[in-house]
Amino acid sequence: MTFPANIFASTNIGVDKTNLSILDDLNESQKQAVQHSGGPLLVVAGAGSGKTRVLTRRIAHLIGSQNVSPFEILAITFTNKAAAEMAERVSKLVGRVALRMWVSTFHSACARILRMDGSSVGIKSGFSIYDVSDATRLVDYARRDLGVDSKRFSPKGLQRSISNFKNELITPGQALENAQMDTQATVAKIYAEYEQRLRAANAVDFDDLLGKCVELLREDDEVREKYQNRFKHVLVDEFQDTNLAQWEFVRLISKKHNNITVVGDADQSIYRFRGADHLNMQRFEQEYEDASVVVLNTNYRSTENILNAANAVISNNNSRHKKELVSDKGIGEPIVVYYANSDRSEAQYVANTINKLSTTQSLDSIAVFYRTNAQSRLIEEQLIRNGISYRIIGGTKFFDRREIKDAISYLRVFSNQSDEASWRRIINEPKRGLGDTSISKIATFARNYGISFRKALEKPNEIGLSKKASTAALGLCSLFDVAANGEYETVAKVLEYLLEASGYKKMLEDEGSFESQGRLENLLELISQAREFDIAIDKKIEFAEQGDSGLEIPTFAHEDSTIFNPESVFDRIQAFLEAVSLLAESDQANANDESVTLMTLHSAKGLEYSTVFITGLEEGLFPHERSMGDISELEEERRLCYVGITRAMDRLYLTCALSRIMYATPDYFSPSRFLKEIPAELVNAIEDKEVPSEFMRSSAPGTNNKSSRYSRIYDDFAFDDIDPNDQSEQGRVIGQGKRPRRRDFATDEIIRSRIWGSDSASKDQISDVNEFEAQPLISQPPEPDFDTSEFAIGSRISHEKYGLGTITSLDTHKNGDIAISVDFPTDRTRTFMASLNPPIELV
DNA sequence: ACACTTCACCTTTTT
DNA sequence: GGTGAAGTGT
Repeated sequence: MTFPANIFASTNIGVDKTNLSILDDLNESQKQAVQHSGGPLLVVAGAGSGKTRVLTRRIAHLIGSQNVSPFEILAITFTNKAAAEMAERVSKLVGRVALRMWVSTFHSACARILRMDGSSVGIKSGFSIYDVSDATRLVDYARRDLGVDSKRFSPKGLQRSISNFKNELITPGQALENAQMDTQATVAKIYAEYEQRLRAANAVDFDDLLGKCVELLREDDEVREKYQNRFKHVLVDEFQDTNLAQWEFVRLISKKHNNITVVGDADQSIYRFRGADHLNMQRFEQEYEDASVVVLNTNYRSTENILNAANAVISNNNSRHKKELVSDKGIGEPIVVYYANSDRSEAQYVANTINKLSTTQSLDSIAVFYRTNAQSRLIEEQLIRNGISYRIIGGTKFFDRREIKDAISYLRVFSNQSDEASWRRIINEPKRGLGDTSISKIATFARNYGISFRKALEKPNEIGLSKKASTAALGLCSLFDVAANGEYETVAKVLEYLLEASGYKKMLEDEGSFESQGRLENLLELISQAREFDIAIDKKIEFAEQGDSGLEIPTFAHEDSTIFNPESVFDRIQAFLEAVSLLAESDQANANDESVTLMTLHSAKGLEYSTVFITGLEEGLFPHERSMGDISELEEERRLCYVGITRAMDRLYLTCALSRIMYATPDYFSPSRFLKEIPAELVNAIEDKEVPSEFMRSSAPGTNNKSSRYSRIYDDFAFDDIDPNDQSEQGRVIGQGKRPRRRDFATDEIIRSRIWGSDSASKDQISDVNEFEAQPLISQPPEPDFDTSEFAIGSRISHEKYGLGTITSLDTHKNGDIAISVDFPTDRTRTFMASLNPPIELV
């Protein structure tokens, strides 16, 4: 079991002000950006072009040369880790005062503002912050109580829709007004109900942090004035990943002084699913006509080979301003592309290669990336087998574990008595005889009388609970009363008491299973993290009295300590909960021992490693199946690939596997189009030596009856000529799934030849860099036989999944592919590529 | 109310 | 392959 590196072990940052001059080691463009005197500034910063350096130096420059107070600067970064790093780097230039500045993520900054000033938009200071799973649960309660069918409106789908509304700053009322169909109206009603419940629970979700903050800045003149006056300079990193709410927040808060610097790279925009819109880069120029623009296009990170590969891949995106990075390093080694037979042999190759590399370079300088978290498991296994230590970023998150969520809920209930969702989580955990019936009664009572869940819990007799339930309810109340009696002064002490006195710990101990043992260990880990947090706060107090602080405590800067009383255990717990909620995946990236880093491509943004492995480069996985039908989503996948490649400084390995186990069922893939987009002369291609492994054939039949794109690719390639009625041994259909699983009886050789090309080139030929193109291992996906000749703008069509729609545009791309955009009244406008044979028919 | 089962769905990606 | 919802039996 891997625990996250301790997130609260406050890095005792070396804050010696070095003799570094602010303008040392900068090129002309960088200097220009750093010295920009004021007004709007857009820095278009390619990968590895010294973006962070520019931002850091600019802040230092403002403080050192422009007489700007550190407290008049608001700097927004993408993760808490990036924020801490930036504060540290600034502190090296201007001293410790930098550590008390507002350098934070959007979400942290907004949470802070809402804590202090949220009351006028209905947010009370003690609010709980719900993560996506909390929010989804609450949305589902709202759906259920409105009597809406969960089959047609899935909790996740609803949560996503609501989240999208919030990202676009659309209120429930507006959503209802805009609704054109019943389904949309239903979603809007659930949205309204969900909002009401959030407010009743004094809780906000992630999107609210921004949305409510924008509402506050828009509507409360006094508050707006306060922040606009205060922040004379606003700087935003990763601007290409801002959504409308974030953009609006930035615009509002910087409006008075208009000294706004944004830094970004449209080619690295990878958060569209979260509402990010890289066009915000262009909009910035339109909105601020007097904006200065600085372009940083010298890459100081990667070798020419790596950079050329990245440039080649990204140039396939059509909706893009052409720009090319120039490398400052030599040519470097060729990129290695490894074609594995299976996901297992892919993982073996990665582990073996790391083993070899580790004799000449530190494991810290090596990273392995993948598209989805689920891919990490096999790689982990092989690394363990090879005795290579690793750390994993994200994945099954520590704070997502059930026991941790329960413990957090105990704390939430302690600090926010109205938090119904958290009450529900812990009220019968451990079992107290307060089952579903009792819970419903309590919740209904609370709602009817407009009182908090806790207040209702105190009145079991009025509610009419059974005797056993009544006793349990009163017992629970007194548990929290005792916890709050002043005897327990720190987060750790309260937490320990609650877990002990509630019987939660005992419940796990009594269970005595291997699993419950693990859960107990996790709880101990949480308590120790709480302890670290307490220590950090206490140290902070000490330093603060000396007028200085070397420690970074999440959220509560000394400057604004009026809202945070370290003597109050309530405030401490609230701070702890907030730090935990807003923790980013990539915030855990530090570990002490030397090890390889594993993470998703998304988490990799902003980082760099000497050696990078990108695994799972297969059609359907990367680009992901879910993005393959929509051109703009496909382009986002390509940007993700670009981000991955440009993380590598010296060596880049790309791997793809012929077969891969998905949902415990083997499936077959063809190599990713991204591999083909890399010029052959940059590549050294290697093919798996091993005989295809047995397990691919012998694996137990599952019930994967999903008609996936992979299956289709697979079917098209391998089995057009296999008769499903063939009763011979070769053709016998095995497996009892609803759909015969034809893949089970085919030999790997058939599959291999059909998917990868019929006369698979010999290993030697493939390894020859120059012959790679001449001997393509990879056969193209099905030739586009999709006929668009009768399509015209305005044609009415019918789509298998989205129903009737109207063609709004037809674009022929430079590769000959045709993009068909269709407006669906029941859905958004979608774009389909003819080469992908979309299920569209003229009507 | 709870313990035990079977079943569907799942995986993009994250503040 | 793992999880949470829903169903079944005490």
